[in-house]
Amino acid sequence: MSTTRLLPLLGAPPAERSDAARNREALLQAAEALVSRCGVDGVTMDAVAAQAGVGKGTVYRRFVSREGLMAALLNHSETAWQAAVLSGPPPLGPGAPPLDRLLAFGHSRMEINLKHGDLIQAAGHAGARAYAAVSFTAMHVRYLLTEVGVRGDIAFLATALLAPLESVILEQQTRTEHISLERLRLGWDDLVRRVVSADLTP
Amino acid sequence: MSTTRLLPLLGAPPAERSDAARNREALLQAAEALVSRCGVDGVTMDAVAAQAGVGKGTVYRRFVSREGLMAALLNHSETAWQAAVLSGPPPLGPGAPPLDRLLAFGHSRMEINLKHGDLIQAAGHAGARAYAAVSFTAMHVRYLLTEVGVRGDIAFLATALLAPLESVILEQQTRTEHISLERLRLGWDDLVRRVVSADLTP
DNA sequence: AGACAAAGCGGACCGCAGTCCGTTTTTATT
DNA sequence: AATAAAAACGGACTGCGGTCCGCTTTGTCT
Repeated sequence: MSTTRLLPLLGAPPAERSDAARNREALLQAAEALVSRCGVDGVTMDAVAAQAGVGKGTVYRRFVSREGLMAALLNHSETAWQAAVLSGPPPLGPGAPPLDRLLAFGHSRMEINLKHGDLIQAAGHAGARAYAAVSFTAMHVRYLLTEVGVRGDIAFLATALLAPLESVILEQQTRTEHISLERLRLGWDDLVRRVVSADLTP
Repeated sequence: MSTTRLLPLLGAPPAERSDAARNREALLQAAEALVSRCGVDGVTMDAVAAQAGVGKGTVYRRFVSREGLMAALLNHSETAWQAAVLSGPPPLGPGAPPLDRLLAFGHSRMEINLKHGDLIQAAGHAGARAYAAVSFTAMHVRYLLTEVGVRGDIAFLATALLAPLESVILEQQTRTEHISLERLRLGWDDLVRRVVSADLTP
C-alpha cells in the first residue's frame, strides 16, 4: 500500500485552496472598489483588508506587497488587451500588414499606459517591468519587426521602440512638454517608419 | 529715511543663511558617507540626520523628501557630466561631427544611468524626470539632431531616443534580457543611424 | 548695543507598508 | 466520521517616511 501520492506533476501549482480563492476574489474586488473611490494613492493595505473582511496578513500572503496587489489589478485589463492583440480585429489584431499592426500597436499601448499611469506607477517594479506585460509586448514587437523585414538586433530594437511608450515617458511628454496625444501618435508613426525603412529602402 | 530694502531683485533667491549652508553641506556629506557604507536602500532619513548631527526636521527643510535628497546627491555627478558634454574633449564634447557626438552621448549616458541606477531609482520622480537631467539631455539631443540635419518632430524624436537610455530600461535589458553593455552600445549606434538616415538618404 | 522679525531647527508624533507567530480552516487519508 | 498535516488566517508589532509646532539662531534696522 504505497501512499498514492500521484506525483506532483513537476511544477504544477498545488492548486489553490477554496477559501484562498474566495479571499483573493474578495480582495481584488475590494481593491478595485477602493481605487475607484479614493484613487490609487488613497488605497491603503489596511483599508483593502478591512473592505474585504480579512486580516492584513492575508493580503500579503496573496499579493506579497502593495506593488504586487497593484500589478494584479493591472493584469485584469492587460489580459483583455492581449486578447485583442492576438485575436481581435485588425489592424491591432491579425489580418493587417505587419507595419500597420505595429503602428496600431503603438497607439493602443500609448492609450493604455496613459490611462493606467497611476496604477503602473504604483505597481512599480512589479508593474510595467518584469511582469507579463513586458515579455508579451516585447515578444509581439519582435515578431512584427521580423515580419516587416527588419534586420539587425531585433531584441534590442524592440525594447528601444517600446521604451518611449512607457507610462513615465508619456506622462512627461504630455504633462511637462505639453505634447498632445495626436502628436504622440504621429511621432510614433514617424519613429517606426524611420527604424523600419533603413532595411526597406537600402 | 526710506527703509533701504534695496529691491528684492524680483525672484532672486533670498540668499541662504550661514547655518543653513553649513547644515546642507554636512547633510550631503553624511548622506554620501551613508550611501557608500550601507548602499542606497540602507540609508534612512533618521540616520542621515543623526550622522550630520542635526534634527530630522532640518533634513526635510533642506531636501523636502527622501527623493529630494537623493536627487541632490545625483546632481553632483550630473553637473560634472554636463560640463564634459558642453566643454569637454570630443567626441562627447564639442569639436566632433554631430553624429559622432550623438553616438558618444548615448554611450556615456548609458554608463551613467547604469552606474547610478539605484540612486536614480531612489530619487524617483525628482530624479531622472523633471529635474535638471531631463531638460539638459533633451535640449542637447534636440540640438544634435538638428545639426545632423534631421527634419520632423525634433522634440518628440529626442525624447524617443532618450527613452531607451533610461536606467529602468537599461537595467531590464542587462539583468533580465542578458544583453551585454557592448551590445547595448552597438544597438544605440544602429538605432541612431536608422532614425537619422531617413533624412540623409531620401 | 539692543530689539525685532524671519528663517532655521529639533524631535515628538502620525500613518502606512511589511513581518511574525499562535490559531483556525481546509483537504487528503483511513 | 475521525485525524493529522498543510495551508491559510488575523492582528499585534516594528521601522521608516513625513509632518507639526514651540524654541533658537541669524541678520537687519535704529
